[in-house]
Amino acid sequence: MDAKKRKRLEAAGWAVGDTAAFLKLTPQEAALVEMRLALSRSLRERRLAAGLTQTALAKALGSSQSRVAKLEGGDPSVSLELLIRALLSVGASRKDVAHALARRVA
Amino acid sequence: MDAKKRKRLEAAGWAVGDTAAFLKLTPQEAALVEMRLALSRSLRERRLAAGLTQTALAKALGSSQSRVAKLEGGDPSVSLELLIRALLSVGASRKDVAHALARRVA
DNA sequence: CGGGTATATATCCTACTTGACATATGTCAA
DNA sequence: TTGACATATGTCAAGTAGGATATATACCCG
Repeated sequence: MDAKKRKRLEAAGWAVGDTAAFLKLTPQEAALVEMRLALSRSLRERRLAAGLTQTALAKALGSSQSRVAKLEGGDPSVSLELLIRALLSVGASRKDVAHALARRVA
Repeated sequence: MDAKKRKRLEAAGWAVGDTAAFLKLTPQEAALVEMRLALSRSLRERRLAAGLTQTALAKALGSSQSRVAKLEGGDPSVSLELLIRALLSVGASRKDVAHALARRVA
């Protein structure tokens, strides 16, 4: 039941700044947030590099433009699952995803 | 709406053998399955190495023993999200997760 | 044999994620 | 300005992953 609290915290307002210290996040919560952020950024970069619009990516992913915007915007309502699927959709390999995941973000 | 089909396929029976060729999976679908598998294995290893029972891990994760069993068993109903949270719960760092994610599995 | 512990599997109900849609903002060009 | 295109944001119904719980199987030891 601690995941609930986490969701709550995240929902509040993380998009800004250095996530860890600002809110009182456990290292694990922080890691999760950082991963999301790192994947979001990689997604946007890869999409742009591929010359795709959000709409085009959405279609390839079987999703909608609005959700792609949320993916890239780091919206708390998106899961790592979808983020990763999106990366695969823009041509990332498993290794690429792993690399993106570990990427420095702060 | 292609994700649906994927779910369907996965639900059928992948746990066995070399995933990719057996069912007709797209490279992306295969990558996803491999990632899940790789993370599952790392999770089990780390848990055992830490001398934890599924129940203990479940408590630390804020989940239940049954779900941990599914996480480790590669049940199609578990998300990468939870898998990653579980890894963090057994002390994995972001880098560790990335490494586990890319890990060879076949 | 019986009890204890660890894990696997099944079912239920809730809460979350998701796709779809509507709309807002912004940019560029005719 | 107007229209076309790209992206951001909000809402919501529907499907699904999640936690809880119960039960099954397996192992070990007394």
